[in-house]
Amino acid sequence: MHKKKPNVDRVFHALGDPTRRAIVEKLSEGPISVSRLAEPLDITLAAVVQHLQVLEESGLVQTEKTGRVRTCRIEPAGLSLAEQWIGDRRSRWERRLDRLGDLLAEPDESK
Amino acid sequence: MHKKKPNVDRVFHALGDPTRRAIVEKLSEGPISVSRLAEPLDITLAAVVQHLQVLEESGLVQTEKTGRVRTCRIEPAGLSLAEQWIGDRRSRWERRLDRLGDLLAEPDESK
DNA sequence: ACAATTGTCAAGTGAATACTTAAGTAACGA
DNA sequence: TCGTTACTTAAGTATTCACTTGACAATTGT
Repeated sequence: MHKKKPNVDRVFHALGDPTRRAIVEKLSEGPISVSRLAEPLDITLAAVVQHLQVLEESGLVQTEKTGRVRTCRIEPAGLSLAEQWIGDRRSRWERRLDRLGDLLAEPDESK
Repeated sequence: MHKKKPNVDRVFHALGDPTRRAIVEKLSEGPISVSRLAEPLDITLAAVVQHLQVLEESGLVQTEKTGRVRTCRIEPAGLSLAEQWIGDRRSRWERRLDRLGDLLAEPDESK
């Protein structure tokens, strides 16, 4: 089992590939097996498995094998991590803009 | 000038590289020139310029040349796009979990 | 027992990627 | 005007990456 702690570097690297994003997209609808994941994907099963390894290493996806079928599900903490990284940078930028705006609007606040 | 419309594919590809994320990180503190961006980065100026091209193509960064210095700034719409993509998938997953929870909590809602 | 399903593993290939070096251009500053 | 600064561009290189093929293992249905 061994749940991987999500890591910013790996998460963004994983999301950088369009096929892996398609996998995440599909998984957001619910858990699904490897072969059903592969069906719409125009690549071999082996390639899909490789993508899943990357996704699991990154902590974006968790999988569990029961019998001969491996079921894959999203690990939302991985997505949150990336979302937060982006949000942090964006809001830092926007707060900066606000401060600039304030300075321009009221150049003298000495009272 | 020609502001590039941000595009999900390019944005995620751009954010997939750690050096480019470091650049975005730095830019979130405010606009800065190419050479000052490069200073802490342990790679050549030429490499930084190449990363900036990718970032600009993706719509994450905007640059403007005045005299001999090119000033770079974040384009927050690019970050928002990625943030939204992630948020959409995460919330779809979470809504699904909620529905499942409801079903388990109240198996008979026929009234 | 046997065949089909579902996935795993290893090796190889071609393309993309990040990086360097080197040579050049344009603007600024004394 | 002449040197320095701040990029820019092109070409080459080494590595990483996505993908395929093919051989294999385990599980399940008949």
